[in-house]
Amino acid sequence: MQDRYNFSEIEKKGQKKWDETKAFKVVEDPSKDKYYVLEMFPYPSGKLHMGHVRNYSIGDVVARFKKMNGFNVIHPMGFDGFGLPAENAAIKNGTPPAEWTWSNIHEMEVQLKELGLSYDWDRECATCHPDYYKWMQWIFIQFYKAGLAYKKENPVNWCPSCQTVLANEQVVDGCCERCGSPVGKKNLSQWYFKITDYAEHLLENLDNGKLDGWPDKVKIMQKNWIGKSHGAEVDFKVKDYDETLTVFTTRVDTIYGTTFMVLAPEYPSVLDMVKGTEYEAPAKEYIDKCAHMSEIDRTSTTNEKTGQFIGKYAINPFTGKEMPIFIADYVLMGYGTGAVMGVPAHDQRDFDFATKFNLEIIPVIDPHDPEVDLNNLKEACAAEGTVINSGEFTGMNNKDAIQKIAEVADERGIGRKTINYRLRDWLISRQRYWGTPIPMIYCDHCGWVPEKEENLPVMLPTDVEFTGKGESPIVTSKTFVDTVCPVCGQPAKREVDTMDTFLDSSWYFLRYCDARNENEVFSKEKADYWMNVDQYIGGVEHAIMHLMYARFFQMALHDLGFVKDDEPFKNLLTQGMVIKGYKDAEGNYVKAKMSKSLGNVVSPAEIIDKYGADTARLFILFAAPPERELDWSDQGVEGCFRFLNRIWRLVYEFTDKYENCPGEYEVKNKADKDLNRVFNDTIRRVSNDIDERFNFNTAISAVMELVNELYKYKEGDVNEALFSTIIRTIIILMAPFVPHVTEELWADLGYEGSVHEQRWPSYDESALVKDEVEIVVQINGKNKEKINIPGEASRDEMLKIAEENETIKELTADMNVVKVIAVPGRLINIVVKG
RNA sequence: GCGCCUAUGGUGGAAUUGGCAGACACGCUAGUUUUAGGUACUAGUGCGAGAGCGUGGGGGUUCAAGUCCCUCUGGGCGCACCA
Repeated sequence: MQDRYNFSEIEKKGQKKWDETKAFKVVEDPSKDKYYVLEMFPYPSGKLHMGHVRNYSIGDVVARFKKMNGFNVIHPMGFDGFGLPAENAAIKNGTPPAEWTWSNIHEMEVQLKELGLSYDWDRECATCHPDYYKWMQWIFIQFYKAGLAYKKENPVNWCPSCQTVLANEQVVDGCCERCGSPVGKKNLSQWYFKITDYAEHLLENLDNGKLDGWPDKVKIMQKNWIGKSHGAEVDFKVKDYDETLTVFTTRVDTIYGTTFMVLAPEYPSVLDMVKGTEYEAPAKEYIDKCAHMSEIDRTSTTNEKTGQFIGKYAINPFTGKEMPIFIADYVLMGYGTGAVMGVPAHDQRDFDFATKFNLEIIPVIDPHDPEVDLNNLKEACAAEGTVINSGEFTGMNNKDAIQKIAEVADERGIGRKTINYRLRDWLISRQRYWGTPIPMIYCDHCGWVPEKEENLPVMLPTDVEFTGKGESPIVTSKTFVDTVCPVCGQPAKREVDTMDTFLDSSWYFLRYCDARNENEVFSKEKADYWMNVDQYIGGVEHAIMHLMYARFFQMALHDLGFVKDDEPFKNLLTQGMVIKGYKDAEGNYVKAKMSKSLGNVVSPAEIIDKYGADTARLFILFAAPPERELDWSDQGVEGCFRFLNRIWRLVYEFTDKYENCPGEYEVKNKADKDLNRVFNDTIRRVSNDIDERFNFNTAISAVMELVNELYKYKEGDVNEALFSTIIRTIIILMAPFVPHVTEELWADLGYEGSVHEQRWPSYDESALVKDEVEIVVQINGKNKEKINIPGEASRDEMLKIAEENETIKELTADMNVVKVIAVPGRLINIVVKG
């Protein structure tokens, strides 16, 4: 054994061994319980960052720990290979996206291996590989056949910089989620997935216990995103015009207070209604203005309302009252019906609009609040109360009125109760090259038809030009577009759009179950064995998009009979960000996300170089619990490196001085007994901390404490069998965290095989009992004295010892003892008076 | 604006069920050893001279509160003209 901890040599050796022996290859084994550990696969940018290291280190601990506990562990890794950066690289340097991506993937494979992660590399998938996207296309076709995919012309979010459309979820603060450019609107015919069909199912599973292993935060975010709201629709006839306008409202109790109606500028019949009237020109102008506004302008929070009267009046079906109809951009075509009844007295937006256009304000709910003057409202009053000015409903509680008015509307055929969702269908077409081609063909005779399944994959063409301008590069291909109709055999044209890359990542966990299957997307038998994912780990930034899309895929595939469960991920861990403090211009210490512009980036490669992968992993797991932010500290890293050296020296000294005799040992004296207790307690703590709490930081600190104890112990008489057993166990306990150094020490101690194939140790409950425990005696809750009592003393025995204590006697001498509380093994609290 | 999370020494954090606040680590101080130096080892380290005081501020429940309840403040995240 070397006297120095030579991490770089050891790590290379370990990785070589695991690679050659395929140490982490798994196959289905029905005799064993399976465990599926999954970390979100990376986009192959070419370089791992600390966030990856954290994500994958957490997963690796879980995978190795579960394996040592006898589970058949599947722990796969792959790459989310499609996406815009590859195309940008092509535009910039002329490197074909495939070449750029594959070279990055190979680089990252090396980096992942350098971290010593226990992946079954035989299951590796890259979404940009034809063997993968073939099945992506196959799934698309199944969805299409099931009516879950459709094409529709719609105004869509358009990113002028990426030259492509964006899903609703990909617009952040009115800007492109990827590049940050302001998003505009464009009318395009695009493919959609009917995720709204699953709105209720997606919502229901958030609450029915299936996702108990998910953080509440993520569930709440998804719930808000789906945005279910109960309300009613009411039909308004247009005066002197053959049209019925249906509004959606959650406050049908305020219908008697309606004084105007507002339609979204894109509302289909607006142009017909103004045709040939004096309102045609101004209405068109207003619509045009809205169409050219970017998302950011349109949703800007300067609440100045705009709108345009269209010269028509709607008739309130309850009151018969005629109300002017406006178009205004604060009404959204995509939510509800695109038509809103204006109730200025009880809705702030309507109030602002009415104030601006000088419209009538009729209060219809009395909140019984002395501070609200209903006849002179300064702002809308959204409070609950009694219904007034509302005909037959006057006097009702407004909550009851919501129900009653909807029922009456239904009876009279002028309305109905409905449910609305904020969630919209998923726009999946992208006008880009580097993605999965949508396997659809347009035939003049047959319309849109899917490519024949036996012709999959529809390969991405390589004869394309990357100019960064105009349409998708695919249209420059001379070989791609023209084809024949799979139905009638006539000349036809292929869809040139590719799929949103979020589709690729919505089912990769299923493909891992049977990654090399050439005949099926995956075998149902294998997927049924491995699924669902027992532990999924990744960044919280995927809380909505990726995690909801993946759930939708699983549900759809479940309904189509391909998978057994309707949820893919049983437990979810969202790890915190890795941040690093830096000095700002004024010299203040500021915490911030690692970023190039701030110059506070620490690269995994430099840490691995200097201290090794084991130290990097240990620090990242020790510095904070996984869900929290992790503040990078170079000194902290050094501390972890020191700890590994401390273990190394312990073993080195031991092999030099003592005999290696693990197994049965005899507890000979008090020092042995104390050490044995700490030892067994460490096994208990580490096991609990990993398994039940994922608190790796405290698991590691428990081992640190044991190591500190050993350092003290070895200064006295050493019980070689006990010492030997403890050293052996420490190596095993640390193996999931620092796989290389433990593997080396395992061999240095003369043990056979791999430390990673050892059974996780169990502890001896009886060894945990203390002969003597120190308890606190409090008087009126204040600590006054510490006394030692036998470990198994009963309540009464404990009280007796306390009563005999001189200090306590003195302190309670002239006092009237009201009550005594005794918690065995912890404390005594004497409550006194006077 | 609405919703959620969070606040503990000089720093990262610990305290699993309400029961000794500050485990473990970093940093710092002193010492020992070796050395050219780093390293390693030992001791100390919440504040306060002290009685005491201490988990963002204020209030409450309890024998007992970092932990439960109310309220305010700071920080973070999500959604945001969703009718």
